[in-house]
Amino acid sequence: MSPQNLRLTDAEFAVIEPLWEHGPQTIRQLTARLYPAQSTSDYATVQKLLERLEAKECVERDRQQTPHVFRASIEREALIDDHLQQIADRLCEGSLVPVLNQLVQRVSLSKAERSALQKLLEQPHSQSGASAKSRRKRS
Amino acid sequence: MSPQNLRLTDAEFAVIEPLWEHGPQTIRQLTARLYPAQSTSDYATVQKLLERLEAKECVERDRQQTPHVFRASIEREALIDDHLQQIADRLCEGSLVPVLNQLVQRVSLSKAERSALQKLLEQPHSQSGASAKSRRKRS
DNA sequence: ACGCCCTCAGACGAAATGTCTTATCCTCCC
DNA sequence: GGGAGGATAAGACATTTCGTCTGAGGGCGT
Repeated sequence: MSPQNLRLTDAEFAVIEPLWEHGPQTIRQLTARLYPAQSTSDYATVQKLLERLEAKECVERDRQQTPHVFRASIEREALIDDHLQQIADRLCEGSLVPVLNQLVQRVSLSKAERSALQKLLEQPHSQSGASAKSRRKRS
Repeated sequence: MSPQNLRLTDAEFAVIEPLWEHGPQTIRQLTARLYPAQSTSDYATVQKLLERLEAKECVERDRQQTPHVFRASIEREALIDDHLQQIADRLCEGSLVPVLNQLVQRVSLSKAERSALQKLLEQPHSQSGASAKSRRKRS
């Protein structure tokens, strides 16, 4: 169900970010945030980027209201998941386990963060078998 | 020191992968692996991709020998790091901590993997202060 | 009626991407 | 010596992506 192989451009990220941060908005509101000058072509740029995000099913628009109101149709966390899986697919034969190991070695955690993480690990929300891979199923 | 914001294309990944997997190789060896047909243009394609990887400083060539021998000049792990940081930069204000939390929740670990990970967490290879972010310094 | 804001369609140049061609060179071997 | 085979180097090529921008048309309030 979750998306697959999404590739957003930098400009697209810049547009979806305020949708996550501040909720559904119109093109004009987004333009005001992103391009303080708010020229006509700035407005059109945001419009085009939203159109492309819509095509990628990352954004939905409510066409009932006018001006249309846009909301992110993918959660920030789902996009993180998708990107993590992309790393796994390209660099670790699809397995997230090496990605996790790499990340744990690399990040430096505060004591609080570390113990929170350990707690998470103790809760066996899923205890997979002996499989070392935990590959993802993609539709 | 480690790279920054590397973006390899799918074809480039396909070329660097056997360099990681099987060590330094010539264009012909790589072409044989990737394009069994090994047409002249296939050879040239691999050549061009290596040239671009060299420009991105992901691959080095030994020009002493002929044919030139290519080796990956970036470790697989470093590339994972780089991509993880890119996720953090775009989706988590640069912090790897949310990325880690997301990954831990998402991946399913075997008992062995889980305990190995817990051991890693206990080793305080770095005990950062109270900082909740652990941002990366980029040159 | 006019202006303003909106939507929609599409043009535009620059860059990226994967493929392929050509020219030139080196070296081995008959 | 001269040709064949394989290597490097340079760049052409079509297609797609990316960010930006223009213009046509519709609806609505004053």
